[in-house]
Amino acid sequence: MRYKIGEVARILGISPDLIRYYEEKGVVSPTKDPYNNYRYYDTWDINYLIDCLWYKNFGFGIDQVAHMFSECTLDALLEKLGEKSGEIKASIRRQEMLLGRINKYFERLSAMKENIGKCDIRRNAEFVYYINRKNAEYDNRAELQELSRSWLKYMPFSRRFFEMPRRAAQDGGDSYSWGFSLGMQYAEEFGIEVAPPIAHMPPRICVHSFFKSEGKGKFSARHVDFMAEYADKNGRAVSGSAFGNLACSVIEDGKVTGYFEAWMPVDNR
Amino acid sequence: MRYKIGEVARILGISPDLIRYYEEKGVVSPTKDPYNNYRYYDTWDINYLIDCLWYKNFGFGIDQVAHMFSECTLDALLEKLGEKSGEIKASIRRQEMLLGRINKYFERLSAMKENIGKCDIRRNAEFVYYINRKNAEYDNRAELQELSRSWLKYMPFSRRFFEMPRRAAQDGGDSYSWGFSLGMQYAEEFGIEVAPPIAHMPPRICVHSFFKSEGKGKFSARHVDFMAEYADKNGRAVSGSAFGNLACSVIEDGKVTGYFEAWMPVDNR
DNA sequence: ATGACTCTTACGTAGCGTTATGGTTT
DNA sequence: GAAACCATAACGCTACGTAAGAGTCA
Repeated sequence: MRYKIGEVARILGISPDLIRYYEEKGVVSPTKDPYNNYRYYDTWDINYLIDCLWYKNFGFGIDQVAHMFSECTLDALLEKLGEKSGEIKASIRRQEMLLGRINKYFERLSAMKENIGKCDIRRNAEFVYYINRKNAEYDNRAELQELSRSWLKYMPFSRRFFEMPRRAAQDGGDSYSWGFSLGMQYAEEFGIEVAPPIAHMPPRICVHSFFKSEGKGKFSARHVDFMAEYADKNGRAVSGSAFGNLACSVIEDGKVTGYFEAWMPVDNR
Repeated sequence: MRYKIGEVARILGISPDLIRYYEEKGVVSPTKDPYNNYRYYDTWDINYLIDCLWYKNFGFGIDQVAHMFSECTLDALLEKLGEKSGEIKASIRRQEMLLGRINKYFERLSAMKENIGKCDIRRNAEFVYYINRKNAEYDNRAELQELSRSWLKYMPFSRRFFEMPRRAAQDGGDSYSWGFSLGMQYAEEFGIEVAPPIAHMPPRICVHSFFKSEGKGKFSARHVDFMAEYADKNGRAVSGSAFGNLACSVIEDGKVTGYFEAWMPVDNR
Protein backbone atom coordinates (compact mmCIF):
# COMPACT_ATOMS: atom_id res chain seq x y z
CA MET A 1 0.00 0.00 0.00
CA ARG A 2 1.18 3.47 -0.85
CA TYR A 3 -0.36 6.58 0.65
CA LYS A 4 -0.29 10.16 -0.52
CA ILE A 5 0.67 12.85 1.89
CA GLY A 6 -2.90 13.95 2.54
CA GLU A 7 -3.98 10.43 3.46
CA VAL A 8 -1.06 10.07 5.85
CA ALA A 9 -1.92 13.44 7.32
CA ARG A 10 -5.49 12.31 7.93
CA ILE A 11 -4.33 9.04 9.49
CA LEU A 12 -1.94 10.83 11.84
CA GLY A 13 -4.03 13.89 12.53
CA ILE A 14 -1.31 16.32 11.48
CA SER A 15 -1.00 18.62 8.48
CA PRO A 16 0.72 17.72 5.20
CA ASP A 17 3.00 20.71 5.73
CA LEU A 18 4.14 19.31 9.02
CA ILE A 19 4.96 15.99 7.39
CA ARG A 20 7.04 17.78 4.77
CA TYR A 21 8.74 19.69 7.57
CA TYR A 22 9.62 16.45 9.33
CA GLU A 23 11.01 15.15 6.06
CA GLU A 24 13.21 18.21 5.79
CA LYS A 25 14.44 17.41 9.30
CA GLY A 26 15.37 13.89 8.24
CA VAL A 27 12.66 11.98 10.09
CA VAL A 28 11.14 10.28 7.06
CA SER A 29 12.02 9.76 3.42
CA PRO A 30 9.03 8.83 1.32
CA THR A 31 9.58 7.69 -2.24
CA LYS A 32 9.00 10.45 -4.73
CA ASP A 33 7.43 9.74 -8.07
CA PRO A 34 9.80 11.47 -10.50
CA TYR A 35 6.96 12.12 -12.91
CA ASN A 36 4.78 14.31 -10.71
CA ASN A 37 7.07 14.77 -7.73
CA TYR A 38 4.38 13.42 -5.41
CA ARG A 39 5.45 11.81 -2.16
CA TYR A 40 4.26 8.26 -1.57
CA TYR A 41 4.40 6.70 1.89
CA ASP A 42 4.41 3.01 2.73
CA THR A 43 3.55 1.48 6.08
CA TRP A 44 7.11 1.86 7.31
CA ASP A 45 7.25 5.52 6.45
CA ILE A 46 4.10 5.95 8.49
CA ASN A 47 5.70 3.97 11.29
CA TYR A 48 8.61 6.39 11.32
CA LEU A 49 6.21 9.28 11.55
CA ILE A 50 4.35 7.63 14.42
CA ASP A 51 7.68 6.99 16.17
CA CYS A 52 8.47 10.64 15.62
CA LEU A 53 5.22 11.70 17.28
CA TRP A 54 5.86 9.20 20.04
CA TYR A 55 9.22 10.71 20.94
CA LYS A 56 8.00 14.24 20.44
CA ASN A 57 5.25 13.64 22.96
CA PHE A 58 7.92 12.90 25.56
CA GLY A 59 9.00 16.47 25.05
CA PHE A 60 11.96 15.90 22.76
CA GLY A 61 12.64 18.50 20.08
CA ILE A 62 12.57 17.56 16.43
CA ASP A 63 16.31 17.58 16.12
CA GLN A 64 16.67 15.12 18.96
CA VAL A 65 13.98 12.94 17.40
CA ALA A 66 15.77 13.05 14.07
CA HIS A 67 18.95 12.07 15.86
CA MET A 68 17.20 9.07 17.36
CA PHE A 69 16.36 7.95 13.86
CA SER A 70 19.94 8.21 12.74
CA GLU A 71 22.17 6.97 15.52
CA CYS A 72 20.38 6.54 18.80
CA THR A 73 20.79 3.16 20.51
CA LEU A 74 18.70 1.79 23.33
CA ASP A 75 21.32 2.91 25.85
CA ALA A 76 21.38 6.39 24.39
CA LEU A 77 17.58 6.47 24.55
CA LEU A 78 17.68 5.49 28.20
CA GLU A 79 20.14 8.28 28.88
CA LYS A 80 17.98 10.82 27.09
CA LEU A 81 14.94 9.66 29.00
CA GLY A 82 16.86 10.08 32.23
CA GLU A 83 17.82 13.60 31.30
CA LYS A 84 14.30 14.45 30.24
CA SER A 85 12.99 13.12 33.51
CA GLY A 86 15.37 15.43 35.35
CA GLU A 87 14.36 18.40 33.22
CA ILE A 88 10.70 17.82 33.87
CA LYS A 89 11.27 17.38 37.57
CA ALA A 90 13.12 20.71 37.66
CA SER A 91 10.44 22.36 35.58
CA ILE A 92 7.69 21.11 37.89
CA ARG A 93 9.59 22.42 40.89
CA ARG A 94 9.98 25.86 39.32
CA GLN A 95 6.35 25.97 38.38
CA GLU A 96 5.24 24.91 41.81
CA MET A 97 7.28 27.68 43.37
CA LEU A 98 5.81 30.16 40.93
CA LEU A 99 2.31 28.88 41.53
CA GLY A 100 2.71 29.31 45.26
CA ARG A 101 3.99 32.80 44.75
CA ILE A 102 1.17 33.76 42.39
CA ASN A 103 -1.47 32.49 44.76
CA LYS A 104 0.07 34.37 47.67
CA TYR A 105 0.40 37.48 45.54
CA PHE A 106 -3.21 37.17 44.47
CA GLU A 107 -4.37 37.03 48.07
CA ARG A 108 -2.14 39.92 49.04
CA LEU A 109 -3.51 42.12 46.29
CA SER A 110 -7.08 41.13 47.13
CA ALA A 111 -6.55 42.05 50.77
CA MET A 112 -4.89 45.28 49.73
CA LYS A 113 -7.79 46.28 47.51
CA GLU A 114 -10.09 46.34 50.54
CA ASN A 115 -7.70 48.16 52.84
CA ILE A 116 -6.21 51.07 50.94
CA GLY A 117 -5.43 53.91 53.32
CA LYS A 118 -6.25 51.90 56.43
CA CYS A 119 -3.71 51.25 59.16
CA ASP A 120 -3.26 48.47 61.66
CA ILE A 121 -0.48 47.24 63.91
CA ARG A 122 1.19 43.93 63.17
CA ARG A 123 4.49 42.21 62.97
CA ASN A 124 6.27 42.22 59.61
CA ALA A 125 7.62 39.05 58.06
CA GLU A 126 11.38 38.53 58.18
CA PHE A 127 13.30 39.32 55.00
CA VAL A 128 16.63 40.34 53.51
CA TYR A 129 17.14 43.36 51.30
CA TYR A 130 19.56 45.79 49.77
CA ILE A 131 19.45 49.32 48.40
CA ASN A 132 20.60 50.23 44.91
CA ARG A 133 18.95 53.57 44.29
CA LYS A 134 18.83 56.77 46.34
CA ASN A 135 16.19 59.17 45.12
CA ALA A 136 16.52 59.05 41.34
CA GLU A 137 20.09 57.87 41.12
CA TYR A 138 21.24 54.30 40.74
CA ASP A 139 24.32 53.12 42.51
CA ASN A 140 26.62 52.21 39.66
CA ARG A 141 29.20 50.20 41.54
CA ALA A 142 29.83 47.01 39.63
CA GLU A 143 29.12 44.93 42.74
CA LEU A 144 25.64 46.39 43.11
CA GLN A 145 24.82 46.14 39.43
CA GLU A 146 25.83 42.50 39.55
CA LEU A 147 23.56 41.98 42.56
CA SER A 148 20.63 43.64 40.85
CA ARG A 149 21.00 41.45 37.83
CA SER A 150 20.60 38.34 39.92
CA TRP A 151 17.86 39.68 42.16
CA LEU A 152 15.89 40.84 39.14
CA LYS A 153 15.91 37.24 38.02
CA TYR A 154 14.49 36.21 41.41
CA MET A 155 11.38 38.28 40.71
CA PRO A 156 8.57 37.77 41.52
CA PHE A 157 10.10 36.16 44.59
CA SER A 158 12.23 39.23 45.10
CA ARG A 159 10.18 42.40 45.37
CA ARG A 160 10.84 46.07 44.93
CA PHE A 161 11.70 47.49 48.30
CA PHE A 162 11.79 51.08 49.54
CA GLU A 163 12.94 52.79 52.68
CA MET A 164 12.28 56.29 53.95
CA PRO A 165 14.24 57.39 57.02
CA ARG A 166 12.21 59.19 59.70
CA ARG A 167 14.51 62.18 59.45
CA ALA A 168 13.67 62.61 55.77
CA ALA A 169 9.99 62.69 56.57
CA GLN A 170 10.50 65.06 59.47
CA ASP A 171 12.46 67.38 57.23
CA GLY A 172 9.50 67.35 54.85
CA GLY A 173 11.83 66.01 52.23
CA ASP A 174 11.28 63.15 49.86
CA SER A 175 14.54 61.39 50.46
CA TYR A 176 13.98 57.72 49.85
CA SER A 177 15.83 54.64 48.79
CA TRP A 178 14.88 51.77 46.55
CA GLY A 179 16.18 48.26 46.19
CA PHE A 180 14.98 44.71 46.42
CA SER A 181 13.79 42.49 49.22
CA LEU A 182 13.45 38.74 49.44
CA GLY A 183 11.37 36.82 51.97
CA MET A 184 13.44 34.73 54.35
CA GLN A 185 12.24 31.38 52.98
CA TYR A 186 13.27 32.40 49.46
CA ALA A 187 16.60 33.77 50.64
CA GLU A 188 17.32 30.33 52.03
CA GLU A 189 16.02 28.65 48.91
CA PHE A 190 18.32 30.75 46.73
CA GLY A 191 21.23 30.50 49.12
CA ILE A 192 21.59 34.23 49.77
CA GLU A 193 24.35 35.19 52.16
CA VAL A 194 23.52 38.11 54.39
CA ALA A 195 26.56 40.35 54.07
CA PRO A 196 26.84 43.99 52.99
CA PRO A 197 25.27 45.38 50.91
CA ILE A 198 22.61 42.82 51.79
CA ALA A 199 20.96 43.47 55.14
CA HIS A 200 18.55 41.54 57.30
CA MET A 201 15.21 42.85 58.52
CA PRO A 202 13.94 41.03 61.61
CA PRO A 203 10.25 40.86 62.48
CA ARG A 204 9.20 43.94 64.38
CA ILE A 205 5.97 45.43 65.59
CA CYS A 206 4.93 47.97 62.96
CA VAL A 207 2.21 50.26 61.85
CA HIS A 208 1.14 48.63 58.61
CA SER A 209 -0.78 50.16 55.75
CA PHE A 210 -1.57 50.08 52.05
CA PHE A 211 -1.29 53.16 49.88
CA LYS A 212 -1.78 53.97 46.29
CA SER A 213 -0.30 56.82 44.31
CA GLU A 214 -1.29 57.92 40.86
CA GLY A 215 0.90 59.16 38.06
CA LYS A 216 4.55 59.40 38.85
CA GLY A 217 3.83 59.84 42.53
CA LYS A 218 5.51 57.67 45.04
CA PHE A 219 5.50 56.65 48.63
CA SER A 220 6.29 59.97 50.31
CA ALA A 221 6.58 62.01 53.45
CA ARG A 222 2.80 62.39 53.46
CA HIS A 223 2.36 58.65 53.93
CA VAL A 224 5.03 58.52 56.60
CA ASP A 225 3.26 61.27 58.50
CA PHE A 226 -0.05 59.46 58.16
CA MET A 227 1.40 56.31 59.67
CA ALA A 228 3.22 58.22 62.40
CA GLU A 229 -0.08 59.84 63.38
CA TYR A 230 -1.72 56.44 63.63
CA ALA A 231 1.11 55.24 65.86
CA ASP A 232 0.68 58.29 68.04
CA LYS A 233 -3.08 57.85 68.36
CA ASN A 234 -2.49 54.30 69.47
CA GLY A 235 0.07 55.30 72.03
CA ARG A 236 3.10 53.95 70.18
CA ALA A 237 6.38 55.68 69.47
CA VAL A 238 7.99 55.35 66.06
CA SER A 239 11.25 53.45 66.40
CA GLY A 240 12.72 53.15 62.92
CA SER A 241 12.57 54.04 59.27
CA ALA A 242 9.47 53.35 57.26
CA PHE A 243 9.88 50.70 54.61
CA GLY A 244 7.80 48.57 52.31
CA ASN A 245 7.24 47.12 48.92
CA LEU A 246 5.76 48.13 45.65
CA ALA A 247 2.84 45.71 45.45
CA CYS A 248 1.96 46.30 41.82
CA SER A 249 1.74 49.00 39.24
CA VAL A 250 -1.29 49.15 37.00
CA ILE A 251 -3.23 51.71 35.03
CA GLU A 252 -6.14 53.61 36.45
CA ASP A 253 -7.91 56.43 34.62
CA GLY A 254 -5.11 56.38 32.08
CA LYS A 255 -2.48 56.99 34.74
CA VAL A 256 0.19 54.65 36.04
CA THR A 257 -0.82 53.83 39.58
CA GLY A 258 1.48 52.26 42.11
CA TYR A 259 0.16 50.27 45.05
CA PHE A 260 2.41 50.07 48.07
CA GLU A 261 2.47 48.09 51.25
CA ALA A 262 4.21 50.08 53.97
CA TRP A 263 5.53 49.36 57.46
CA MET A 264 6.75 51.65 60.21
CA PRO A 265 8.40 50.08 63.28
CA VAL A 266 7.04 51.21 66.63
CA ASP A 267 7.92 50.56 70.24
CA ASN A 268 6.50 47.40 71.66
CA ARG A 269 4.91 48.56 74.90
CA MET B 1 19.53 61.47 35.89
CA ARG B 2 19.45 60.21 32.35
CA TYR B 3 20.83 56.88 31.31
CA LYS B 4 21.88 55.59 27.92
CA ILE B 5 20.58 52.27 26.75
CA GLY B 6 23.77 50.40 27.60
CA GLU B 7 23.75 51.65 31.18
CA VAL B 8 20.14 50.63 31.58
CA ALA B 9 20.98 47.26 30.08
CA ARG B 10 23.75 46.79 32.62
CA ILE B 11 21.50 47.80 35.50
CA LEU B 12 18.78 45.38 34.45
CA GLY B 13 20.98 42.56 33.23
CA ILE B 14 19.36 42.41 29.81
CA SER B 15 20.66 43.34 26.38
CA PRO B 16 20.19 46.74 24.72
CA ASP B 17 18.49 44.97 21.83
CA LEU B 18 15.93 43.53 24.18
CA ILE B 19 15.20 46.99 25.57
CA ARG B 20 14.65 48.30 22.06
CA TYR B 21 12.43 45.30 21.39
CA TYR B 22 10.33 46.10 24.46
CA GLU B 23 10.08 49.67 23.25
CA GLU B 24 8.75 48.44 19.92
CA LYS B 25 6.16 46.47 21.90
CA GLY B 26 5.06 49.62 23.68
CA VAL B 27 6.44 48.87 27.13
CA VAL B 28 8.65 51.92 27.45
CA SER B 29 9.14 55.23 25.64
CA PRO B 30 12.50 56.81 26.38
CA THR B 31 13.14 60.34 25.19
CA LYS B 32 15.15 60.44 22.01
CA ASP B 33 17.75 63.13 21.43
CA PRO B 34 16.85 64.41 17.95
CA TYR B 35 20.49 65.29 17.27
CA ASN B 36 22.04 61.83 17.54
CA ASN B 37 18.89 59.72 17.87
CA TYR B 38 20.19 58.26 21.14
CA ARG B 39 17.63 56.94 23.64
CA TYR B 40 17.81 58.44 27.11
CA TYR B 41 16.06 56.78 30.06
CA ASP B 42 15.05 58.40 33.31
CA THR B 43 14.25 56.60 36.55
CA TRP B 44 10.63 56.16 35.54
CA ASP B 45 11.53 54.58 32.25
CA ILE B 46 13.67 52.12 34.16
CA ASN B 47 10.79 51.52 36.53
CA TYR B 48 8.59 50.57 33.60
CA LEU B 49 11.21 48.15 32.41
CA ILE B 50 11.47 46.59 35.85
CA ASP B 51 7.68 46.31 35.99
CA CYS B 52 7.87 44.66 32.61
CA LEU B 53 10.36 42.10 33.88
CA TRP B 54 8.25 41.64 36.99
CA TYR B 55 5.16 40.69 35.05
CA LYS B 56 7.10 38.67 32.52
CA ASN B 57 8.52 36.57 35.34
CA PHE B 58 4.99 35.56 36.24
CA GLY B 59 4.86 33.96 32.83
CA PHE B 60 2.94 36.65 30.97
CA GLY B 61 3.82 37.22 27.32
CA ILE B 62 5.12 40.57 26.17
CA ASP B 63 1.85 41.55 24.57
CA GLN B 64 0.01 40.95 27.81
CA VAL B 65 2.62 42.94 29.67
CA ALA B 66 2.28 45.77 27.19
CA HIS B 67 -1.48 45.60 27.68
CA MET B 68 -1.01 45.96 31.42
CA PHE B 69 0.86 49.16 30.78
CA SER B 70 -1.92 50.56 28.64
CA GLU B 71 -5.25 49.63 30.20
CA CYS B 72 -4.92 47.04 32.94
CA THR B 73 -6.58 47.91 36.26
CA LEU B 74 -6.01 46.17 39.57
CA ASP B 75 -9.14 44.07 39.04
CA ALA B 76 -7.99 43.07 35.58
CA LEU B 77 -4.61 42.16 37.01
CA LEU B 78 -6.26 39.98 39.64
CA GLU B 79 -8.23 38.23 36.92
CA LYS B 80 -5.12 37.61 34.85
CA LEU B 81 -3.30 36.27 37.88
CA GLY B 82 -6.19 33.92 38.52
CA GLU B 83 -6.05 32.66 34.96
CA LYS B 84 -2.30 32.25 35.08
CA SER B 85 -2.60 30.31 38.30
CA GLY B 86 -5.02 27.94 36.60
CA GLU B 87 -2.76 27.56 33.60
CA ILE B 88 0.22 26.69 35.74
CA LYS B 89 -1.80 24.25 37.78
CA ALA B 90 -2.87 22.50 34.58
CA SER B 91 0.66 22.56 33.24
CA ILE B 92 2.03 21.02 36.44
CA ARG B 93 -0.57 18.30 36.28
CA ARG B 94 0.33 17.46 32.67
CA GLN B 95 4.01 17.42 33.47
CA GLU B 96 3.52 15.22 36.50
CA MET B 97 1.60 12.72 34.41
CA LEU B 98 4.34 12.79 31.80
CA LEU B 99 7.05 12.45 34.42
CA GLY B 100 5.35 9.40 35.87
CA ARG B 101 5.06 7.87 32.45
CA ILE B 102 8.69 8.58 31.57
CA ASN B 103 9.95 7.03 34.77
CA LYS B 104 7.82 3.95 34.25
CA TYR B 105 8.92 3.73 30.64
CA PHE B 106 12.54 4.05 31.71
CA GLU B 107 12.21 1.18 34.13
CA ARG B 108 10.38 -0.93 31.58
CA LEU B 109 13.11 -0.42 28.98
CA SER B 110 15.83 -1.12 31.53
CA ALA B 111 14.17 -4.37 32.52
CA MET B 112 13.69 -5.25 28.88
CA LYS B 113 17.34 -4.71 28.06
CA GLU B 114 18.30 -7.49 30.46
CA ASN B 115 15.63 -9.93 29.36
CA ILE B 116 15.56 -9.97 25.58
CA GLY B 117 14.50 -13.38 24.34
CA LYS B 118 13.70 -14.70 27.82
CA CYS B 119 10.25 -15.90 28.75
CA ASP B 120 8.35 -16.03 31.99
CA ILE B 121 4.77 -16.50 33.05
CA ARG B 122 2.88 -13.61 34.56
CA ARG B 123 -0.39 -11.77 34.52
CA ASN B 124 -0.73 -8.87 32.08
CA ALA B 125 -2.00 -5.48 33.19
CA GLU B 126 -5.53 -4.55 32.22
CA PHE B 127 -5.93 -2.23 29.23
CA VAL B 128 -8.18 -1.11 26.41
CA TYR B 129 -7.21 -1.18 22.74
CA TYR B 130 -8.37 -1.06 19.18
CA ILE B 131 -7.05 -2.19 15.81
CA ASN B 132 -6.61 0.12 12.87
CA ARG B 133 -4.23 -1.75 10.62
CA LYS B 134 -4.23 -5.31 9.29
CA ASN B 135 -0.91 -6.33 7.82
CA ALA B 136 0.17 -3.30 5.82
CA GLU B 137 -3.21 -1.74 5.25
CA TYR B 138 -4.81 0.98 7.36
CA ASP B 139 -8.49 0.90 8.01
CA ASN B 140 -9.68 4.05 6.32
CA ARG B 141 -13.11 4.33 7.86
CA ALA B 142 -13.59 7.89 9.08
CA GLU B 143 -14.52 6.64 12.54
CA LEU B 144 -11.22 4.80 12.94
CA GLN B 145 -9.15 7.63 11.54
CA GLU B 146 -10.81 9.96 14.00
CA LEU B 147 -10.00 7.55 16.82
CA SER B 148 -6.38 7.29 15.78
CA ARG B 149 -6.00 11.04 15.75
CA SER B 150 -7.05 11.28 19.37
CA TRP B 151 -5.14 8.22 20.56
CA LEU B 152 -2.00 9.46 18.85
CA LYS B 153 -2.33 12.53 21.03
CA TYR B 154 -2.52 10.31 24.10
CA MET B 155 0.99 9.02 23.34
CA PRO B 156 3.12 8.19 25.23
CA PHE B 157 0.26 7.08 27.47
CA SER B 158 -1.26 5.21 24.58
CA ARG B 159 1.12 2.68 23.05
CA ARG B 160 1.41 0.86 19.77
CA PHE B 161 -0.37 -2.43 20.11
CA PHE B 162 -0.22 -5.58 17.99
CA GLU B 163 -2.09 -8.82 17.88
CA MET B 164 -1.29 -12.06 16.11
CA PRO B 165 -3.98 -14.76 16.11
CA ARG B 166 -2.80 -18.27 16.89
CA ARG B 167 -4.19 -19.52 13.61
CA ALA B 168 -1.97 -17.12 11.68
CA ALA B 169 1.07 -18.46 13.45
CA GLN B 170 0.03 -22.05 12.95
CA ASP B 171 -0.48 -21.41 9.24
CA GLY B 172 3.07 -20.09 9.18
CA GLY B 173 1.66 -16.80 7.94
CA ASP B 174 2.49 -13.34 9.12
CA SER B 175 -1.03 -12.09 9.53
CA TYR B 176 -1.00 -9.50 12.23
CA SER B 177 -2.90 -6.43 13.33
CA TRP B 178 -1.76 -3.12 14.72
CA GLY B 179 -3.48 -0.47 16.71
CA PHE B 180 -3.18 1.34 20.02
CA SER B 181 -3.58 0.34 23.62
CA LEU B 182 -4.09 2.41 26.73
CA GLY B 183 -3.54 1.24 30.30
CA MET B 184 -6.72 1.11 32.36
CA GLN B 185 -5.76 3.98 34.65
CA TYR B 186 -5.17 6.26 31.67
CA ALA B 187 -8.36 5.12 29.95
CA GLU B 188 -10.21 6.30 33.03
CA GLU B 189 -8.18 9.49 33.19
CA PHE B 190 -9.05 10.31 29.58
CA GLY B 191 -12.63 9.15 29.90
CA ILE B 192 -12.45 6.44 27.25
CA GLU B 193 -15.67 4.53 26.70
CA VAL B 194 -15.17 0.87 25.96
CA ALA B 195 -17.37 0.28 22.92
CA PRO B 196 -16.50 -1.05 19.45
CA PRO B 197 -14.04 -0.59 17.90
CA ILE B 198 -12.47 -0.21 21.34
CA ALA B 199 -12.11 -3.49 23.21
CA HIS B 200 -11.11 -4.39 26.73
CA MET B 201 -8.28 -6.74 27.62
CA PRO B 202 -8.65 -8.24 31.11
CA PRO B 203 -5.67 -9.48 33.10
CA ARG B 204 -4.82 -13.04 32.13
CA ILE B 205 -2.06 -15.49 32.86
CA CYS B 206 0.36 -15.21 29.94
CA VAL B 207 3.70 -16.28 28.64
CA HIS B 208 5.57 -13.00 28.62
CA SER B 209 8.68 -12.09 26.69
CA PHE B 210 10.76 -9.35 25.15
CA PHE B 211 11.91 -9.51 21.54
CA LYS B 212 13.87 -7.35 19.24
CA SER B 213 13.82 -7.34 15.48
CA GLU B 214 16.24 -5.56 13.22
CA GLY B 215 15.55 -3.78 9.99
CA LYS B 216 12.00 -3.82 8.81
CA GLY B 217 11.39 -7.05 10.66
CA LYS B 218 8.47 -7.34 13.00
CA PHE B 219 6.92 -9.46 15.65
CA SER B 220 6.23 -12.63 13.68
CA ALA B 221 5.21 -16.27 13.63
CA ARG B 222 8.69 -17.18 14.80
CA HIS B 223 8.18 -15.33 18.07
CA VAL B 224 4.73 -16.81 18.54
CA ASP B 225 6.15 -20.28 18.10
CA PHE B 226 8.91 -19.50 20.57
CA MET B 227 6.43 -18.48 23.21
CA ALA B 228 4.13 -21.40 22.48
CA GLU B 229 7.08 -23.75 23.00
CA TYR B 230 7.79 -22.15 26.35
CA ALA B 231 4.16 -22.61 27.34
CA ASP B 232 4.32 -26.25 26.30
CA LYS B 233 7.54 -26.91 28.22
CA ASN B 234 5.88 -25.47 31.30
CA GLY B 235 2.80 -27.59 30.90
CA ARG B 236 0.50 -24.78 29.84
CA ALA B 237 -1.87 -24.68 26.89
CA VAL B 238 -2.11 -21.56 24.76
CA SER B 239 -5.58 -20.07 25.15
CA GLY B 240 -5.66 -16.95 23.01
CA SER B 241 -3.99 -14.70 20.48
CA ALA B 242 -0.53 -13.29 21.12
CA PHE B 243 -0.46 -9.57 21.63
CA GLY B 244 1.88 -6.90 22.84
CA ASN B 245 3.38 -3.49 22.42
CA LEU B 246 6.14 -1.87 20.50
CA ALA B 247 8.39 -0.77 23.37
CA CYS B 248 10.65 1.48 21.36
CA SER B 249 12.35 1.74 18.04
CA VAL B 250 15.97 2.81 17.91
CA ILE B 251 18.98 2.39 15.67
CA GLU B 252 21.48 -0.41 16.08
CA ASP B 253 24.31 -1.07 13.65
CA GLY B 254 22.72 1.42 11.29
CA LYS B 255 19.45 -0.50 11.20
CA VAL B 256 16.10 0.43 12.66
CA THR B 257 15.50 -1.95 15.52
CA GLY B 258 12.14 -2.50 17.15
CA TYR B 259 11.85 -3.77 20.69
CA PHE B 260 8.65 -5.54 21.56
CA GLU B 261 7.01 -6.76 24.69
CA ALA B 262 4.79 -9.76 23.93
CA TRP B 263 2.16 -11.74 25.79
CA MET B 264 0.49 -15.03 25.00
CA PRO B 265 -2.45 -16.13 27.17
CA VAL B 266 -2.27 -19.64 28.55
CA ASP B 267 -4.54 -21.85 30.60
CA ASN B 268 -4.40 -21.27 34.30
CA ARG B 269 -3.91 -24.74 35.69
C1' DA C 1 -13.84 19.45 -16.74
C1' DT C 2 -14.17 20.23 -12.00
C1' DG C 3 -12.82 19.99 -7.51
C1' DA C 4 -9.74 18.11 -4.48
C1' DC C 5 -5.30 17.31 -4.15
C1' DT C 6 -0.05 18.15 -4.50
C1' DC C 7 4.12 20.65 -5.43
C1' DT C 8 7.60 24.52 -4.16
C1' DT C 9 8.58 28.82 -2.21
C1' DA C 10 8.22 32.18 0.96
C1' DC C 11 6.62 34.60 4.80
C1' DG C 12 4.39 34.88 9.67
C1' DT C 13 4.45 33.74 14.71
C1' DA C 14 7.33 34.90 20.09
C1' DG C 15 11.16 36.42 22.21
C1' DC C 16 14.72 37.44 21.56
C1' DG C 17 20.29 36.88 19.72
C1' DT C 18 23.47 38.01 16.05
C1' DT C 19 25.62 40.48 12.49
C1' DA C 20 26.45 44.33 9.35
C1' DT C 21 27.21 48.94 8.51
C1' DG C 22 27.74 53.48 9.86
C1' DG C 23 27.63 57.39 13.07
C1' DT C 24 28.81 59.29 18.13
C1' DT C 25 30.95 59.82 22.50
C1' DT C 26 34.87 60.02 25.55
C1' DG D 1 42.74 58.87 17.33
C1' DA D 2 41.18 54.55 19.38
C1' DA D 3 37.88 52.16 22.01
C1' DA D 4 33.52 51.90 23.41
C1' DC D 5 29.15 53.08 22.48
C1' DC D 6 24.79 54.01 19.78
C1' DA D 7 21.65 53.75 15.65
C1' DT D 8 18.89 51.01 12.08
C1' DA D 9 18.08 47.02 9.41
C1' DA D 10 18.04 42.43 8.40
C1' DC D 11 18.41 37.73 9.32
C1' DG D 12 18.81 33.62 12.57
C1' DC D 13 16.39 30.33 15.88
C1' DT D 14 11.78 26.41 16.96
C1' DA D 15 7.91 24.18 15.37
C1' DC D 16 5.13 24.85 12.85
C1' DG D 17 0.68 27.64 10.13
C1' DT D 18 -0.63 30.07 6.08
C1' DA D 19 -0.82 31.63 1.60
C1' DA D 20 0.50 32.04 -3.37
C1' DG D 21 0.75 30.16 -7.76
C1' DA D 22 1.20 26.30 -10.61
C1' DG D 23 0.70 21.52 -11.73
C1' DT D 24 -1.90 16.77 -11.05
C1' DC D 25 -5.30 13.23 -9.83
C1' DA D 26 -10.09 10.93 -9.78
